[in-house]
Amino acid sequence: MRLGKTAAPTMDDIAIEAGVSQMTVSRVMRGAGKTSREVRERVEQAARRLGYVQNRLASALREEMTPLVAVVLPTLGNRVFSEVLTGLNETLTGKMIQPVFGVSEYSLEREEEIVRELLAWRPRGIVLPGLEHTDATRAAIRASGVRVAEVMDIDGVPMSGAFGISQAEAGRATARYMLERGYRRFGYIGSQGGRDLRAAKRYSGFWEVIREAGAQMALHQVSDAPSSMVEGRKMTADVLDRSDAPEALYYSNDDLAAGGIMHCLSNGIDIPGSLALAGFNGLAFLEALPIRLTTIETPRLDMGRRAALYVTNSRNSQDGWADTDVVDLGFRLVHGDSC
Amino acid sequence: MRLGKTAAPTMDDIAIEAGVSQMTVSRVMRGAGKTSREVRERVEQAARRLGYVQNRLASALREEMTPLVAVVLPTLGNRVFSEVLTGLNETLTGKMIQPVFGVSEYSLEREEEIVRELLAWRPRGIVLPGLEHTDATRAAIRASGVRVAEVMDIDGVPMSGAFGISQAEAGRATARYMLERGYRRFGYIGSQGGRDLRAAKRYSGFWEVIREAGAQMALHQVSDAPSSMVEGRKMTADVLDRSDAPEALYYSNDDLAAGGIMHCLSNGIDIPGSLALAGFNGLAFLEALPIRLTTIETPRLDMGRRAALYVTNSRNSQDGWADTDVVDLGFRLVHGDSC
DNA sequence: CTGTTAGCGCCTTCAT
DNA sequence: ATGAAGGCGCTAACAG
Repeated sequence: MRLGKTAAPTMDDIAIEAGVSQMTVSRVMRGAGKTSREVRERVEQAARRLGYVQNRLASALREEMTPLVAVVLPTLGNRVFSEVLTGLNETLTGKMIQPVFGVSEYSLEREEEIVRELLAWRPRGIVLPGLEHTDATRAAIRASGVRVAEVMDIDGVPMSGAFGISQAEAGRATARYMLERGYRRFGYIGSQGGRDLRAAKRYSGFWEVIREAGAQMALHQVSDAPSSMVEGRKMTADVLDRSDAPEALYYSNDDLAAGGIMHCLSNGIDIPGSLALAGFNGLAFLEALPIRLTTIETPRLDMGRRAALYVTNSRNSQDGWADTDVVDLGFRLVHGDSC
Repeated sequence: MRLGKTAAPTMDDIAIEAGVSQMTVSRVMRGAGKTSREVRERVEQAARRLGYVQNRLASALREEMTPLVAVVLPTLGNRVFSEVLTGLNETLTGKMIQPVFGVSEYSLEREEEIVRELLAWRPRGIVLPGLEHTDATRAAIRASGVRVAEVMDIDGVPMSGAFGISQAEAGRATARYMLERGYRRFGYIGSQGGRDLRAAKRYSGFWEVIREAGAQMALHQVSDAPSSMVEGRKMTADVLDRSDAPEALYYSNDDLAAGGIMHCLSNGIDIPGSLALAGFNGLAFLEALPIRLTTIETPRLDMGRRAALYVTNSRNSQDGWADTDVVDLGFRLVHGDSC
């Protein structure tokens, strides 16, 4: 027996207590190999009596495969990523795998640091937001040999597996829809100071279609703040104050757009008569609003689930990285009352 | 050199490459002990050349203190807990400590399992939501000797450190305020099927004051669904359909209450003339709504930060557990237009 | 300033 | 069905 009072009991302690070898304890605890019923019970009792808890640092160090998956998130302040994380956590938990995460705050440099730190835990896989990363990030991941999944976006070249939607196409679809409804004079409202690369792609797609239709992009306003309803309301108010205010606003996401709706409700501005709005994400709370926002619904839980399965499958991909899978999870344009 | 192509390089590999002992590599990598400038550079170059990444499983196993803190969250679907997690992550990241989390779905039994799994990682501390846990959960934590912090609530007996607010008092404060405004016929709307123990405490406090004032608690409706604006809107609609509809509704949180506001806005129900509402949390998005909800603002980021500092401080608490700290982080009643 | 020795707790491999 | 030996990669504690 050890001396330190708080030192957790080890398999050796149990072995002595149960009068068997440490190896037998290991076998019993994992349910591996053959063990006699009688020995098993003795060991289990001893373990319970001593309050034994496996040390996963030790087992993970010894085994080939670590029961860890690393996850990088741009922020925790946006439901979208909580939902991706929920999907990931759900399916990892089912496989007895622990997620470890880091928050990049939409910075690729920060992401690089985080990736390095997370790789030190020898995860079996890593999940990244988007397809854009620094060369060093890619190099570190390649060198480590862990499986990678990139979520949210499929417009670009993935390192290995990508599970998301075409952000540019989402922007195009929104533009086409708004053009069909007869709007000609558009504005764009975004946030995160352009650091949200997926939002930028949506805007590109949107603008491309608007331009080709010969319609007008009157305004492109991107604040530096994180996206939120409050920010969206404020920005909408500013934009509508201008003499050249557009007749339709495309927002980089639902939170901003919902803020816009709130501004209109508060100020008696007719939607979509005086102002048409469109968002992105298809967050659940939109259904509670007095005016339904036209938006694009994305499968966020699925992105998490698919990514978790992908990095977790033992399907060999060590050599060659030939198995590049791009999975378009698709989106759905939700036709609301806002345009 | 090793053979496996994907096997990550170890300190031994670098040692050979740099022509020094493995111990020297260890010293250089940690910046510990004395190393000559020249050797340091050789080692650092070799490390960079081979793409060395420290193996934290190994270092954590060897050292006394693990750079991990375990966190249990009731759900990721509620901003409140994302914010607590943000506060935690923020301050842990600064100390090079990695959070590992599990989601309990508001179940104490699930929490017990999660705690057991998380303790296997030998974290230096664990953060739990609320003060209610199974005996087994408490026993496992005590036996492990890790530091514990309980967040959100301070109404009860904490295991060691508690960082939160008095939930009952929050309920009382809301009741007092509504009584002052002249309301006499109340209703309560909650969710999570009563599994949210903090919400239950708020309701108790609320009801206590209402009863003592001789006012009426006409209705107590708790749905089984997770809390959301949509659910709040639906429940509010149901409640107002009844012949005995109350004049004022206390919601278990802002999401539900905001749903109530949306119902009223959509149906031309005067707030607070025909219906008064109060929520809880003080979420930022409330400021964007056309009608300001009266609510209680809570310091969620701080709860996370304080908890992180607490479980992370090396201040000895191994023996005796005498250092029970209860920190009331306080709340603020936000006087809106909804009552 | 650098190297050697030992061992963290567990699991793989090979005996028996 | 069980045990003994060895080592995963790293760092503490001593040499030198």
